[in-house]
Amino acid sequence: MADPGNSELYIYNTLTRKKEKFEPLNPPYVGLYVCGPTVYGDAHLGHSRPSLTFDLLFRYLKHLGYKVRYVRNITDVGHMESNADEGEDKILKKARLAKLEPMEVVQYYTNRFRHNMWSLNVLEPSIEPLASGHIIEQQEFVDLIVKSGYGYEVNGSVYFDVDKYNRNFNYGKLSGRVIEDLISNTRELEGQEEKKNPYDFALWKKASPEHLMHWPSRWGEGFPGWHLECSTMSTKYLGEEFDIHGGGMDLLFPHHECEIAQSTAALGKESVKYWMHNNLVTINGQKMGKSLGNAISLFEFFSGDHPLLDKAYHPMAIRFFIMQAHYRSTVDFSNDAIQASEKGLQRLFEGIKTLDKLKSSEHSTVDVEALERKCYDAMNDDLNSPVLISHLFDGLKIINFINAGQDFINEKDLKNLKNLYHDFLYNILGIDKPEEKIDTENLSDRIIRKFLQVRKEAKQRKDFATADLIRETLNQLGIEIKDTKDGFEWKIKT
RNA sequence: GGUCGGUUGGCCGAGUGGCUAGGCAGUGGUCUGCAAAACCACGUACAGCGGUUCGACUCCGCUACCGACCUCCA
Repeated sequence: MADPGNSELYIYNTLTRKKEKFEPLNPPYVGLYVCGPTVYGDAHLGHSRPSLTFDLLFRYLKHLGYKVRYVRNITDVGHMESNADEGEDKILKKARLAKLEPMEVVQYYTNRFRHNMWSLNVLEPSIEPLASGHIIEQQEFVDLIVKSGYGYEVNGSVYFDVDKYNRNFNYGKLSGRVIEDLISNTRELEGQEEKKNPYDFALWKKASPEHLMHWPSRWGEGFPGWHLECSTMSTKYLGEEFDIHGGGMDLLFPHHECEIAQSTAALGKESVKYWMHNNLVTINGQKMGKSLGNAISLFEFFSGDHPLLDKAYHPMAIRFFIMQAHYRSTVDFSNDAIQASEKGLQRLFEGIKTLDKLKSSEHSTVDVEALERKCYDAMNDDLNSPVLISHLFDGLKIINFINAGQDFINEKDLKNLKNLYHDFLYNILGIDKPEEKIDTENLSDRIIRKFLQVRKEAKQRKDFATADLIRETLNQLGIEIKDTKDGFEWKIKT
């Protein structure tokens, strides 16, 4: 194996809009924070994209020898419902509808999310903190911001003073927005009159009397603001400065912009060195989203139980499909596209079976090292999984030529080639080895029945030789056959 | 409306200033009693119009179309 330590990984930093060489702040340690799910409903295919993208990154960093602490939060509190004009808490609304405790809803969907992740072979993060479990820390974070002069309290709510912040720092540096544009574009929402400016955002929000999810604070009963949990929990678990913060592109503004503002205001410095954003999953060219009504949940994909799906898809087909597109490109869902991936993956699996049976020779006529270099180059180029996969397909030709006796491979190269597929397909791309699971009980049953059906047909056309041959063969296998008036019976002889 | 991004062959999807991406489908072939599978081989492409260049799909400009964000979402 080439030494992966020699690899120079480049990743695209949204902050600079350039690919940058990845250099951790404190090698060999890497701190990675990713915005996780809001657990008020089942995850759909779009939600799987950040999980899969940063699972790929997590796996590759570990493969390169880094010691990674991967923190992915669970948002179980505090986000607002889209069309609820009152600004009702999303989780709360769902709870009302279903007459459940809010924490019951959250627990239910958290469990289901974890189940989905397990199906997709997504590695568990090192820490999976809940926003509701860090209320105290979030309040402390608000204190820091207020003390530094960038937060102000009004009627039991605390807001972030964007204008003031922007005078000393740059609000909009990540998303490329300018305050002037925001002024003209901010929609009128209830509660705006409390803020100094419409683009100020809540750090702590006063709970209305009917609000169920609220916590005591020095400002009164309330709940944390929309963006606070990530600033708080990333700081708590990864420190005031850490390496990588990831999430979906749609979180760029305002969520991540506000996170930067909060952390910078509270800590007096930039927290994140590299910002990474995955692109969206589209369906008919449009973003897959709950509110757009075009979402297909992962459970539906795995069961095939959705009008837009031709069939059920194995989680690995989904994973491979996502991996066949670069994380910064959109990937458009269609049955044809996933089925194409599914068949391609099948061919890859067949090739690996062939690889396992390959015999080594004295000398090699193939260049395994070059293939390996190409695979690392692809991954080092901002996690280019589609190009990596194309090299794995190219490698199939090598395998098949050796198998056909047209090329030869020595023992060392053969070992390396096996390692290569093992490392890149299984460990890095995270594709699960296919298990040869056949329902043997059912299968033998079906085979016996089919045999007897053939025998019955043979008897009907007076082909007694064939009929007897079948009976004799089955008898020898310990299966006793009894002809009946209109068919047959059989049992396994004891 | 503002900001940003995209437009690649039948479909999906990479990439590059001159050299085959890859997958699926298709076509031809090998194998096979037939078929299937497997394997081998092979097309078709870079939205339009200008410009820069010896040369552009790749750089620049304009136009058209699509999308994301600006408001909860990954």
